[in-house]
Amino acid sequence: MGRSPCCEKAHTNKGAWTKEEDQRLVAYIKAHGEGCWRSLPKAAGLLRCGKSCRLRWINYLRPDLKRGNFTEEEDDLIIKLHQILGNKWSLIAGRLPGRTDNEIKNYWNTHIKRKLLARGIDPQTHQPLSGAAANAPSSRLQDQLAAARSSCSPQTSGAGHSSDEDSASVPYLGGIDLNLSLSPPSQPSSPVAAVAN
DNA sequence: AATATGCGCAACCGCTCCGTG
DNA sequence: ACACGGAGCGGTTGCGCATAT
Repeated sequence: MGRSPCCEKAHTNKGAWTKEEDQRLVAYIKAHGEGCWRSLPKAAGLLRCGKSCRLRWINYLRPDLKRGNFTEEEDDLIIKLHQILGNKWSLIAGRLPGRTDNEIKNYWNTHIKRKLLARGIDPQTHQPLSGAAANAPSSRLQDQLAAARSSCSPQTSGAGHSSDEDSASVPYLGGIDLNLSLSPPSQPSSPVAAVAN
């Protein structure tokens, strides 16, 4: 269906951002704040699509980004949250201060997936892989997930929209207080503390 | 030392959601 | 109530770097 493109593709840069572009974007947002992304590139003097600017800022330039290796706690938290939320990376990111949805998504696909498979756990369903279950070490996490499964509504896959963002039905998983109400990333609600086992 | 292969990160694309007129 | 436009999200791709052969 004919939807107007978000930008004039012919007049926009693509690919890796240059230092100068970064500086322009940061300077503009510092001066004016995150406003209308569609008009931002023009106002900031950037030959970029608004979407691209938003992504660059959120995933790379934001001052509150943590960057660097994920800790074991973050690992576990991501796995637990994924068990509840499915591929709702933005929601998961909301519980991990300083982390972005893109970063978590990449980390999941490159590290955690493999880690779970090595444990004999299906990364999508979080169920033991058939036949490999015996090989899976009896981790504490596994027990927690099993317990959670029996107490939470079984809405995996994240396809079930709306309900998983419904903070009225706050899921509770093995000591994780999953208040899923969205909070700006800059105001973390100390999720790691919530894990406190 | 050169080449092939694998891995990880950054960025893009298309779709959906949500607010507004 | 409906249509439109902007913002946000998730999936996928491309590129550069590291490691293996």
